[in-house]
Amino acid sequence: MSQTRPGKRERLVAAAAEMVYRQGVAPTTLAHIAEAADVPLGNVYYYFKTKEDIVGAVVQARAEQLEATLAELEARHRTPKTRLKALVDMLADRADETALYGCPYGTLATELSKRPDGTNPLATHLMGLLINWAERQFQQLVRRDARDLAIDLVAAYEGAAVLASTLAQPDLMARHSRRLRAWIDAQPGRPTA
Amino acid sequence: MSQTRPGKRERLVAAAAEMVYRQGVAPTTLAHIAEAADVPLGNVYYYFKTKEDIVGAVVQARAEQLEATLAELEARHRTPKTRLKALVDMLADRADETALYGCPYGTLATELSKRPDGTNPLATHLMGLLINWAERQFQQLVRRDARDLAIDLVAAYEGAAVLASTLAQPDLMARHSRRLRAWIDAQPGRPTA
Amino acid sequence: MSQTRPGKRERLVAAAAEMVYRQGVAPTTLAHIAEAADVPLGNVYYYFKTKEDIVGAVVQARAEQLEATLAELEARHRTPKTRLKALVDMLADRADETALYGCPYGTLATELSKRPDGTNPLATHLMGLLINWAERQFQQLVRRDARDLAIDLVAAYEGAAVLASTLAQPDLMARHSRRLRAWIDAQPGRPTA
Amino acid sequence: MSQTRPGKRERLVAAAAEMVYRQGVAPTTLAHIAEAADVPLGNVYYYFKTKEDIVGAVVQARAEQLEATLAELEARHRTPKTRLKALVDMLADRADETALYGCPYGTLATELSKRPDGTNPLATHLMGLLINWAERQFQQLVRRDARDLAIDLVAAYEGAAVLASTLAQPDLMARHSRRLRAWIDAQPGRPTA
DNA sequence: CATGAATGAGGATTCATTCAT
DNA sequence: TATGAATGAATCCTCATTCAT
Repeated sequence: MSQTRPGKRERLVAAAAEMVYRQGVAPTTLAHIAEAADVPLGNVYYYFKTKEDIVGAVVQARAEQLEATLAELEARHRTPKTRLKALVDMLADRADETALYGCPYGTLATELSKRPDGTNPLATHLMGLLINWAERQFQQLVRRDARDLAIDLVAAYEGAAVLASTLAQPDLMARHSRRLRAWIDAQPGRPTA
Repeated sequence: MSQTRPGKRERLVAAAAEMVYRQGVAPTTLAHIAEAADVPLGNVYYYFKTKEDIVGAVVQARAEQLEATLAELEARHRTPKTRLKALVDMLADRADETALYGCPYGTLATELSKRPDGTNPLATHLMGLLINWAERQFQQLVRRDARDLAIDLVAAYEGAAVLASTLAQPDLMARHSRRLRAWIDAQPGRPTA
Repeated sequence: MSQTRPGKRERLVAAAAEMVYRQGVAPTTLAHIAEAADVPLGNVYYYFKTKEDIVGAVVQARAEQLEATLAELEARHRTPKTRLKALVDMLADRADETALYGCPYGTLATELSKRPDGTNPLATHLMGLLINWAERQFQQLVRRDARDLAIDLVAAYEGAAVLASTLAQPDLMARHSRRLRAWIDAQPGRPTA
Repeated sequence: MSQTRPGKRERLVAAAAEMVYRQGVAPTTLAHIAEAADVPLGNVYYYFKTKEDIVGAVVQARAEQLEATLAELEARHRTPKTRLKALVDMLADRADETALYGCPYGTLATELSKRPDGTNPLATHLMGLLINWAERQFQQLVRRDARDLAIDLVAAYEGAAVLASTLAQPDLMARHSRRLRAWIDAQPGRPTA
């Protein structure tokens, strides 16, 4: 209809998310983000009042993207175990990027939790999405310790991502995903359905 | 002869290490470090040419501290399994700090690997110490897959630390350490000694 | 025919006048004014070419309001002395606001006279209204020094307002108004009418 | 000895005071101050953490200057009345500047009291100096209403300054000072000494 | 070696003003 | 006329780094 050239805000968030993933929050400058999004620096402030706001939008974007992904996994696969394995596969598919910059959720959450301001809840929310989703899968396997299993799963992935990026070894992700698949298969629980 | 007042450099590195652990590398300023170490700002440059140098010294300090710790574990405990369990216990003892700032090695290494400059080898070195030590323990258990086991162990810890700090849940570390102890105990290998 | 939605310009000027009174010209932003007047920012420029124009309109509004007030005083009261005392009373009635933000004419005029641009005549005009009116009253008392008396009166009020706001003491206005009333009563002149 | 090229901080404050007097606080930019003081902009922040700090220093400088002036008046003149008249003379001597920029204390205090931050006490302090000094003089005249008389005197001066600058009439100060001198002479009190 | 001070290149943020529709 | 969005020049402020003594 009228208004803004579409996607400007989206482009800013996307650019910010990418740069934050690659270099971290602190070294990412608004001028850089603006340039990457092809938006004049001054205009950035029409969409976001402060840098912190952009960071918040980045976290939210990551969260939504993660939610969408998980929803799709849930729709595409019928049983909890296949879903969990599909998740593991999906994460392993990003091995190359992971070896370069770590887990996009984990490294962001880690940096956020070191901040003095109240950004921590955002970090918690982000990781919570992943854990809660996994937990629901384990619940469908009728496991009493569903939460713990979910945490174990996510922790295993995050740990692998830390090592993959730290050691710069993409292969590490593949081996880990195999191990996790086997572990999932070995779970005793049975689907309720 | 003209001897530098002892500890000055050490104080700087210690202060820097602590601040870097708590806030990350980027938000930590030289002025802040100098103040915390009670060293005049101008004097910092007598000991370190650049901020990057201080960061390097911090990594090295962490590395030496880790090496010393591992050496002591090795000296105090006779069998690989008790050593590995002692390591796990030690890490779990820092649960409260870990829930606040994550793993001192992992978060530092993660931030370093995102840097464009050549700091990455430092990160690799740091995590390598831990992994190599664990690997040697598994080798003494005569395990062919010693390296993989070591990586699994360290990854498990790093993942737990990421979640503990992200979710701000210290307890998570305790549960994880129990799980890891059990896993170590369950390892089939036998010590060569 | 296409008539502007009524009051829009007035709302802008009113909002601007209020904000300028409370915070001063410089710290008052157009965006803020527009928001307070519930007018889209872009639209402001249909009514005023520049911020300076709005300030001019504010001064004019203050001037008109002052003229109206003085006219009413003149209509309501028959003798110069009662008129002058009514003026003093009226100003004293605003003691609370005055203690917070000073005299709405004086502080505005003061800020304007510091500006490099040619806003100064506006300031002169504003204060002139008050002085001229008082002067006319004293002229009706057949005082040769009517102008000086008028200036003394207005100066006394402005000075009181400066102190009231600076010291944050509303009471100061009341005491001063009593003093001025007495001074007016003590004036020797007699009305010509 | 060593250290800074002397007076740098003083030069900054002096430049700031002058510019603040001429244009007001808000329009005075740190870059301008720095330039006027011949100090690199970045260096300003070595002496003052924020712009507000500089403003604070300006107020304090004005306060100290006022205190010194008053102390000198007190030393040079023996009786309260001659002191008060000397004060009035001194203020009238600045008629030309006053007609351009108003009273250096009053306009500053007025602008400060409009600020939302806690700068108001500074304004109160500044005007308090003048009032308290005058009050002490009237006390020596054994006047019960010394405080009120002091306030009347200062208010009279501030009001005159407002009009002089607003109307751009330096002469106004001279006439007012004559009036005030006469008023002081007419005071009934007798010095205790 | 020590140190307070200096420097200047950014970096975040604001805001009057303009533009496209 | 109306309006959301755009623009870019300032402004305040930070900080690694250097310098003079």
